Amino acid sequence: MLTIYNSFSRSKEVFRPIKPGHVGMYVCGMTVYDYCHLGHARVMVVFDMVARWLRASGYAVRYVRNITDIDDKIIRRARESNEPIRALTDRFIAAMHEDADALGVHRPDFEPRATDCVVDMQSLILALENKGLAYIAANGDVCYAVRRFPGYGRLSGKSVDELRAGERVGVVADKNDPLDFVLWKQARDDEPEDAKWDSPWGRGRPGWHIECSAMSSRLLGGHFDIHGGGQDLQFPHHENEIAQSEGASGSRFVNYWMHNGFVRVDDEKMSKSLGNFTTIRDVLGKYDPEVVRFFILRTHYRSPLAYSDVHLDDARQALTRLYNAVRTVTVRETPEIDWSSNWGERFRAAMDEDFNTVEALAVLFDLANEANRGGDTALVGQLRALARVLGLLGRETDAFLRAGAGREDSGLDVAAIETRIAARVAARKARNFAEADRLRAELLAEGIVLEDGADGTGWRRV
RNA sequence: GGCGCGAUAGCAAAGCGGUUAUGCACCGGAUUGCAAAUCCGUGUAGGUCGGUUCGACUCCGGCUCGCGCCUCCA
Repeated sequence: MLTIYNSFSRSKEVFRPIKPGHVGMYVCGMTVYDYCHLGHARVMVVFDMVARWLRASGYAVRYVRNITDIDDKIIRRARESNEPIRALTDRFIAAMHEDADALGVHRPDFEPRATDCVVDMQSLILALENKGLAYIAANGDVCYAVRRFPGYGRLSGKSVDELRAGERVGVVADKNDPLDFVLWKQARDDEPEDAKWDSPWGRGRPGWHIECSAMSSRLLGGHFDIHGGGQDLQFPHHENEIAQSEGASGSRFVNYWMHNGFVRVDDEKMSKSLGNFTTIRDVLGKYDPEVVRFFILRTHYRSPLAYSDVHLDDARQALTRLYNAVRTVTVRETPEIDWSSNWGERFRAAMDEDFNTVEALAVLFDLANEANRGGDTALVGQLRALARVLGLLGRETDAFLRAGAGREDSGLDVAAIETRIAARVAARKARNFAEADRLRAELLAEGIVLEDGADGTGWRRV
């Protein structure tokens, strides 16, 4: 029985899908004007894990993660690099896919691009106009009249009056109320033509919030099970989505709202605006992508995740322990999971408790210890099988242990290593330990650790 | 100012009203030519002050500190 912490009710709830056996899930994806950073990595990995667990639990999942490919920053970037918007966004979408693939993130079933769904957004805005929830502001923008939607603020636990009281500078005089947000933005003369669409309200482009309401209902219907995203989207983005979707339909939009915690650097949120971000590709230059995935999954998805090299090093050591434990079973030999075993039951109980990957990993480490003791050889296979549910231990042990730090792998001459290992084996056989130790130290200086086992000498990277 | 979250051993991080979390690091021992890997053993953790209770890290309240949202942000 799966329990999910629902941000809307601020409590854990037993998961009951709208349609038995099926789950519709929508996650707010990236605005593609730059490379993804670790904050983006976390959303992708977390909801990939959620989709995987739902599928492992027997649900048919329809997973949608949108792409925002039109907004102010994109327009600015395209202008700076002097290229069409589509060229810029295509480039960063490809980069995002590269990063996601490296992290073992399965592609969502649908990745709608905002610019391909402008018609859906327009019809939603028309519906809001008909309900009297939208109005045309003094500057020609179409805005949402927040105060006309009674439930506004429920998701984020804010009241419109509190929001008003704490309001800061930058009030747009054209709006009827500072809280109102833009549904359709009037085109400006200095904006490029590929940022403009015809509409009943004149040439222009959609506001940010309307995208997700339109794309989610297009692909999942007006009422679906799970909506996810980073915690920073809870307000105002998700609040606005509810106002739009429920305002237009008059009925329930989403049953379970899930928000993942931030990645932090020195006790501060990692973000573009603070400039303290590290891109995924930067990290992958130093660390194996699976280490990064493990690092993310090792903290509960709602908790803050502190990023630093020390933490990544720690994660790498821990993952190495798991890989060492499973070296006797190849990927091909990985069996089906025995869910009725003690291990399977513990793992399932952990994951069913609001996707507690931390506890699930603790089960894996317990299992690794038991397997290492060698009593039951079948345990190794179970370890691989269970880890695979989290997208881990999917490679051969040597492939992991011998992999370079990241993509910018220094050219390692495996043949040369093996030659020197052979020389050392000969030296050991001749009981010339001084020479053997010298060769071992030499390799260690190059980052290669040797391990003498019963069946010969193996090697791995430090 | 409003709303919310958090404070766990050297570091990281979970569950739990009473019984070993887990990982990394450290220290003993086994194994090894020596190592590595692995196994065995070793930790009187729970910000602070009160309350509830037979019993609280776990529930309640105050305080202190940290973080987040209220502005684009995953």
